[in-house]
Amino acid sequence: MTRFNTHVEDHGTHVTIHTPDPFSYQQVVAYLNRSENECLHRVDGATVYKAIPINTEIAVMAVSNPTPSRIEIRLLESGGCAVSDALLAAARYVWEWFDLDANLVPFYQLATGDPVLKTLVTDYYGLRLIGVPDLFEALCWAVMGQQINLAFAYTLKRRFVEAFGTRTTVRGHTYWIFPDACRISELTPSELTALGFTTRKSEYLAEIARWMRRGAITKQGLLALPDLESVVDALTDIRGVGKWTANYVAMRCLRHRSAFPIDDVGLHHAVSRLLGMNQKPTREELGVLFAPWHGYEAYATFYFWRHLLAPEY
DNA sequence: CACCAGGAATTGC
DNA sequence: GCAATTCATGGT
Repeated sequence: MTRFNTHVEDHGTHVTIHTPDPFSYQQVVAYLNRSENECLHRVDGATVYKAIPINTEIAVMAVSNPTPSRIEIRLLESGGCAVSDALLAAARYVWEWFDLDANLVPFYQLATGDPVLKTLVTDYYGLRLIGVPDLFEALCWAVMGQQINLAFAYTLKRRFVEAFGTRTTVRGHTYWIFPDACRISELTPSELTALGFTTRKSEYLAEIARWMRRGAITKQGLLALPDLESVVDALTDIRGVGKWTANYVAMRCLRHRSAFPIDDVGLHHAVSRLLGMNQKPTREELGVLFAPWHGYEAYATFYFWRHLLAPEY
């Protein structure tokens, strides 16, 4: 949060964030709007609505973009605490969610001399790596997405959230908070398989919930580890968390710039498509392609994912 | 109706 | 160690 204080202004009824270049709110919203089935935020035009937990209550924010270099955050509900506290919490959430602490200038400079990256940063100029700040959510979402199509993953997430999460309704819209690990750790196996999770995935989710409940895995603890390798080692101790999931979480929750889910099928499709290949790239080809981008694998991967949202031709 | 999906654990050699 | 197998259901 090095630059947070200098970029955020409290206006009493709302806060504004001056966004560091390069940044495009439009690109961020395009990514947030990628699934009709998303249940943890709502996009209406150019406004993004999201609920976040405040103490034991729920605050609901509306995020908009009054000027190109400014994000505005208002509250639809302050969760029973002081408005200024809830606004600050909302601003901190958006700051992390949209990865506004990152300096993208070096990545964009690297891209100017690289044909592939140049295409990506031109097409999606200002896109930030949208995060999943809650560790339990990031782990669960990764596990839910293992080996199934994304549309089904969103359906599973919605069922999971609506079965075990908490909700608040404001102005006719319902906003959900992702379930707490303690709640999930208490479930019987059948309560998860009933939602469409396979037996194994149900076990994985319950296992992750137990690790988190007993404090064996915490975001703070993982952030304190010296490097990505240590993070992957720690996370893969959990049954159900392999290298793909560990790198996914490192990338979207812990903000490791070198995190690289190299076995990601979506990434394979995106690379194949952007480079005009007839088949999916091999692991070796991916290694060669990404080698010059070392230190920026996470952003390169994220931009490739964004590329999948674009129409085929 | 096949084929596959933003994988991981287990098994077999 | 590494490759093959199993899991297991909805989307297209």
